[in-house]
Formats: sequence, structure tokens, C-alpha cells
Amino acid sequence: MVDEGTEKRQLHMAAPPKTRIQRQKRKVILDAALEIFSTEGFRGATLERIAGQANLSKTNLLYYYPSKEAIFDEVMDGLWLVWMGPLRSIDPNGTPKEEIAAYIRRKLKLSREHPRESRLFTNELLRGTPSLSPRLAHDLRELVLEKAGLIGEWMAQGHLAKCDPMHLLFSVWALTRNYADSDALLRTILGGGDPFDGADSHLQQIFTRLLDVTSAS
Amino acid sequence: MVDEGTEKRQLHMAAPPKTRIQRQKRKVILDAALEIFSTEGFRGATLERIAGQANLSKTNLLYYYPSKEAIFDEVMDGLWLVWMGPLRSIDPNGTPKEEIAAYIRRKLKLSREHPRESRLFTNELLRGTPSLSPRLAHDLRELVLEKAGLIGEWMAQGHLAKCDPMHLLFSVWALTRNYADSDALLRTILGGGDPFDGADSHLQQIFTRLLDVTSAS
DNA sequence: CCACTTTTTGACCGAGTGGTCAATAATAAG
DNA sequence: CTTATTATTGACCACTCGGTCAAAAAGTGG
Repeated sequence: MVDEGTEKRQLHMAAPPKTRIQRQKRKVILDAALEIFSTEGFRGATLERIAGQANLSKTNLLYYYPSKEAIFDEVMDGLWLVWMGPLRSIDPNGTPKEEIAAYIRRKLKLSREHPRESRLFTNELLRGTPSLSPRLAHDLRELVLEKAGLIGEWMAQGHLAKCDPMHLLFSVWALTRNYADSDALLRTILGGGDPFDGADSHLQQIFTRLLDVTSAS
Repeated sequence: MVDEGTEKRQLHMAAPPKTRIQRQKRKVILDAALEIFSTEGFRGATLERIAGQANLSKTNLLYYYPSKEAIFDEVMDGLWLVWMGPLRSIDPNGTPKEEIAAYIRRKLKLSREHPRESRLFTNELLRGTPSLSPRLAHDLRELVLEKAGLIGEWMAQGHLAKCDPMHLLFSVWALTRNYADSDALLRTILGGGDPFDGADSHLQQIFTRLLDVTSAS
């Protein structure tokens, strides 16, 4: 016989929340958590800071989520999927050069519009991607291999100049992520200007010249 | 008259340590701190973990350094200087293409041989470079402006294809740092292979084609 | 008004953490 | 050996942090 005596006085249900208040607060909490986690890291973030950012008391926060871990996991879960989105969107039937250019634009847009997510993601990279489940790791690897293979084909067919497709992808990730992650430093160096200004045209220039088949050696 | 009553029973002197033991232990501590800070972040790192890594008791560690902050500051101080080194070494009198190529090689070597430092540095970037003193920020800005100006001249003189010199530097930083910071993820994707294999030739390819004056539009 | 559920709060706890202190062990100098 | 200096340790403290608990609000429906 299972012990099912006293009911919990907290939520912590797996199913999507019922009331409108719950949905709203959970959203606010995740947003606040994103803000704090992305700048302080997991251990650096405190429940009180997150609660404050969400205009809640710490206890009230723990009414909606059972633990700090639970909040973090829910934040990270969605993040991996969102972050893989642009790569997934590369169309095998599209024009190679335009597909690459569009991919860079999508990634850069993601960095510009979601800098907190970008920083949180980088934080996970630095820690060795502990939040990457074997399941997700497998999916990610499959996806990357597939798209790298596609790009390799495009190169073999002469649509793009040859280079290592895997390292090409790595480069796109590094270059686009950089504008979000290094924002503070870049602003300091630029004397206050927006580092994103000119970023897209610069990145397009890099990859256009890298992949331009007419000028490759 | 300065107060010089009771002597402290701890070290905490500003001047370089006297005994050989002190120099050794301080070195060991800084190395241990680098390891822990780079993987756990400032708040995530604990004195006990650092002490353990250095084979010391926590109390003994605090005999050599007055606080966690002090250890962190000393680690970061040196790091900024080391990290600016390769840029400083760009020679105005050298051959433009070779200077750029050598710069990339130096930066990549730094990432490969000092991945912990790279991760710690990125961690600071994510936090908005709080450890960057106004003094250092000024020096850094001057240095970057100087070298960007130099590269701009090389472009104007026709030795390099034209692009935004500032973003060019940003790109070198992002691409080289990436191989250290994303090591875990890249290994997962590569199925265990070393991401650094082929990194140099790939980066050289990128910047060679970007800056090749004969093929630019 | 009442009874009932959902939300919010304040008091509190145990573990962990940065840091202090006085005592002790090791080392070096006379 | 004796003494002074350097190095190391264990006990301890104030504080923070994640999390619990019971009680109070604040709806919600009659």
C-alpha cells in the first residue's frame, strides 16, 4: 500500500499548470531565472535573487518550483532546442550560398535578441555541458553530422569552395555567440558603440570570401 | 607616525615573498585556484576545493592569501596581461599577411596550451568584465585601437583586402577562444576526436581568403 | 455570512562557506 | 641545546543559502 495520506501544500506538478496565475508566474520565474543564471551561473545564482527579479518572495518561488535545480533544468531544456533551431532550418534544396548566409543571419539574430540565453549557453559549454543529456547529445550529433555532410556535398558539387564543413559550423557558432557573450568588453573597446553594428556584414564577408568558389586556390 | 604595534601572524605582504617555500606554495595555490575558478566560477569555487587541489588545509591557504578575493584578483591580474600579449606582438614592420597568420597561431596556441585560462577569461566576459580595472581597460583600448589602425593602414596600402579591422580582431578572439571553451561539446560532436586538429589550418584558411587582396571583390 | 481551495508569507533549520584565532609543529640560527 | 621565525593545524564563528512548515491571506462559490 502506498502512502497517500496528507496532500502536499505545494504545486510541483508535471502537467502544464491549470490556472492563469500559475502560467503567468511560472513564465515570470523562468524569465527571472534566465536573467540571474545567465550572469551568475548556476552556483552563483541564489533563489533570493531570482525571487527578487521576479518580484516574489523566496518561499513563494518555491511554491511554483520544487527546487533550484528544477528551475535550472526547465530553463536549459528549452534552450538546447532553441539553440539547435537555426541549424535544423538549413534547407538541402536551397541555394547553398544563400542557405549559409541565411544560417549566419539567423544565428546572429538569435545572439542579438537573446543575449542572456547565449551567455547561459556559453556558461554550460565552459562547464563541459553537464546539462546535455545523452538523448540530446545524440540528437545534436546526428543533426550536425547531417548538415556537415550536406555542406560537404555542396562543396564537392562545386557550389562552395572546399573547407572542413565541421570546422565551418564551429566557426559560425563561435563568431555569432561572441557578439552576445563579449558584449561588455566589445563596448568598452568601441567606446560605447554597439558591437552588433556591422557584425552581420562582417560575418557575411568572412564566409562569402571563404566559400566563394571563383576565388579559391 | 604609522601604527606598527603588533605583528600579524600571517603573511599577506605586497612585496614578492621571501622564502623559497612561500614562492613555491603561492605558485601552487594560484595554479590550483585557476583550475577551480575556471571550472566553477568565482562563487562556485570554494576555499576548501582550492586548498584540496593545492594539497593544503583551508587555514593554511589563508596563511598565504588573505581572502578568496585576493587569490582571484591575483589570478585575473596576470591573465589579462598574458591574454593581451599576442596582440601586442604584432609587428608594424613585419609582412602584413605573415603578421596576421602568426597572430592567429599565437592566439590558438594560447587556447590550446592554456584552456583553463581561456575558460576563466570567458567567464569574466560573460559577467561583464568586472575584474577589468579602468587602468587595464584604458591600456587595452589603446592597444586595440593602435593595432586596428595598423591593420587598417595595411589594407589602405593594398597589402590586405579591406574589411573592418576591429571586427577582424573580434573574430580572431572568438574563433581561437572557441576551441578551448567549447572543447567538451566539440569532442562530443566529433565523437572523441581532438577539435584542435585542423583548427589552425581552418582558421588560416578563413583569414587568408578574407584578406587575400588578389581575390577580393 | 460561510466553507473551501489557491496563493503568499514569516519563522525557522541544517549544511556549507569565508574567515579568525590561538596553539602547535617544523625550520632555521646562534 | 635554546630561541626566534615560519609554517600548519583544529576549533570555532558569523553568515548565507536552499529548503521546510505552519499559518495567514486572498480569492471563489454558495
